[in-house]
Amino acid sequence: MKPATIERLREAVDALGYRPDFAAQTLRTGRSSVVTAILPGSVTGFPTSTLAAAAEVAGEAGYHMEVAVVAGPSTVRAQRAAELLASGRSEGVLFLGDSPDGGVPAGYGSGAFVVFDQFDDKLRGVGQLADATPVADAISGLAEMGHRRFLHVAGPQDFVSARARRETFLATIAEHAADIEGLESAGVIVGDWSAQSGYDAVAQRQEIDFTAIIAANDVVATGAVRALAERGLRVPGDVSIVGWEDREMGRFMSPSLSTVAVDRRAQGRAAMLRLIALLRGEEAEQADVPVTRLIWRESTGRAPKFP
Amino acid sequence: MKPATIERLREAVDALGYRPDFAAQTLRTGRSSVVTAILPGSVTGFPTSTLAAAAEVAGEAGYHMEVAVVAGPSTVRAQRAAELLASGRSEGVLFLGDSPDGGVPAGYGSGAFVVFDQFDDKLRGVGQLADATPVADAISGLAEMGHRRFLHVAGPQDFVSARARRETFLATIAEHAADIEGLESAGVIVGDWSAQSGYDAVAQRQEIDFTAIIAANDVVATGAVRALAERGLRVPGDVSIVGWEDREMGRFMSPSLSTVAVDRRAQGRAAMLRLIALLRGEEAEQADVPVTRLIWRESTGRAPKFP
DNA sequence: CTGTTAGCGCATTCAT
DNA sequence: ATGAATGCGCTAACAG
Repeated sequence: MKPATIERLREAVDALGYRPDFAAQTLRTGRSSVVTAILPGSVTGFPTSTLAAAAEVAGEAGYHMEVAVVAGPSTVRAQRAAELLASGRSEGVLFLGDSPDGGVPAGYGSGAFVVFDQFDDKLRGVGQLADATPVADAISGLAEMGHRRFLHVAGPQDFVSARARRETFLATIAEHAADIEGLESAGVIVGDWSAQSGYDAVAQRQEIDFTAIIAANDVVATGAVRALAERGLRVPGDVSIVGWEDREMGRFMSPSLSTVAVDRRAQGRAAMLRLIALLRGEEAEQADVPVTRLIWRESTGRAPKFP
Repeated sequence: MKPATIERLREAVDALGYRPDFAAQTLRTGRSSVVTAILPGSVTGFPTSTLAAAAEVAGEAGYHMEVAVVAGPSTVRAQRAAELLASGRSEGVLFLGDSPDGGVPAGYGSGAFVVFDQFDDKLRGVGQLADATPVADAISGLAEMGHRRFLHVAGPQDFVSARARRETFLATIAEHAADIEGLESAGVIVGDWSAQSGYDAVAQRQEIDFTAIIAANDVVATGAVRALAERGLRVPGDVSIVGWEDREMGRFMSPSLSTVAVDRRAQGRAAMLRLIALLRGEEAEQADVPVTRLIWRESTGRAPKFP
């Protein structure tokens, strides 16, 4: 265009206060520039920072992120996602909160979707979001401190992340058992992420026949610590415990919780980047910054009766 | 319409798989059916359940809730809100995360907005969302247990809720001072909602010249408890402490935290109901269910040296 | 009560 | 390099 024309245009824009109309654009192009984050009706613990990071990435890519709260089982959420995509309201869906095992049924029209903490094709990305390797590190570290019998209080097994941690727990125990005399699992108790589940796991146990607990998260760990105290056991004097999440309160509790810090923002960013890459038919760039980090604090120490 | 026509129509809908097109609807009517929740760039503690409840209410009212993360000072967020409303992208804006004191500048076109935890006209709704009366109840209860000198570790004073609690703290102390010999404030320390701020408030104090702490929230309270322990003081033996929020970890900590439970979902619901009422030009229904509730647990007890 | 019609503001194609 | 013309799918207003 001629510079003169471009200037004339700019003037007109200024004079009339012109702004492109999203609705007309959408109608004409057939692309809504909307992506939808679907949250289960029962959300409680899902971190806002993850959601916010996803929204931020969406915004930077020119998309608007809508939040839809859908109650009921995961099949209903899948249904809703299919509707959103088929109706053209939304170009892509991000499933948050939990990751149903069965995956997502077909029939998604032209849209794309990503299940948070679970990447479907070729399982790429699992290494980022559902990474459970810190569990292995925790067990190794505790073994060095003399611990031999480990209890795992797991999260609900329909969460990919909870499943990954449980599997890593069992695999790591099995691996070390070959090398280290007497190292074994004292069992896996499946809880529901709640402090109560950690409390119950310890309180209802006949005998405390372990010296270390790998808890599903810091909240569960807190429940377990309390139950141990009520049985007259000290942390870490008698039992060591490792949580997950690095909650602020865990840093200041007594004892402060050893835990796995998780970069929530990085998780949200990665998930949305993946969705947007899918929408554009590009390859998602794999961030190589680890999103988890094991932190040793006061709740872990030498196993009792260790020379 | 004739039942015959209605049937003929239904058949056609089924046959063609007709679904109304949102974009066309928006273009034609000029109403986007979108409301936007604006989150500051630095969100950390804002509860997802509040956001989810707001989204749920929006959905039920036929609106789509979008999330926009806007970094920078509150003026920038206000600017962005103005753009969203002026461009017609969004019909209403809900400011979340913090509530800048200065309020929101004019120039909002035809849109409506609601600042979370702060209702502007006639100050209705403040009673619901920024209600600080539990602080008064806590002080009264502690006074009955013999406490006379109270410290308040407050939240940042650009949060309406933090300001309301501070003011209620001072007012309640003044009120009781008239009746009860020796009852007084040991001071207000303004923090930033962090555990560190609670820790510092106690750790940096020359002398522990109080027997009760009203903390901005449970996280702050946790920091304060830790600092007290490090000074060799027991909770509640030497100092009683009350938090705010009823975090799950606080229920299982030792000592478990006395606190003010807040119905996060109710807060999100109320805020969005208000926004939607504004959009429709109706009066918002005032829910009369209280959103806060004082809970006494182990972190509070009789003042030391009380007969 | 039903059938017809005219734009909403844009992107795209075809003429200049 | 610019201008003019055609729908996208709907709603509202009107005609039958």
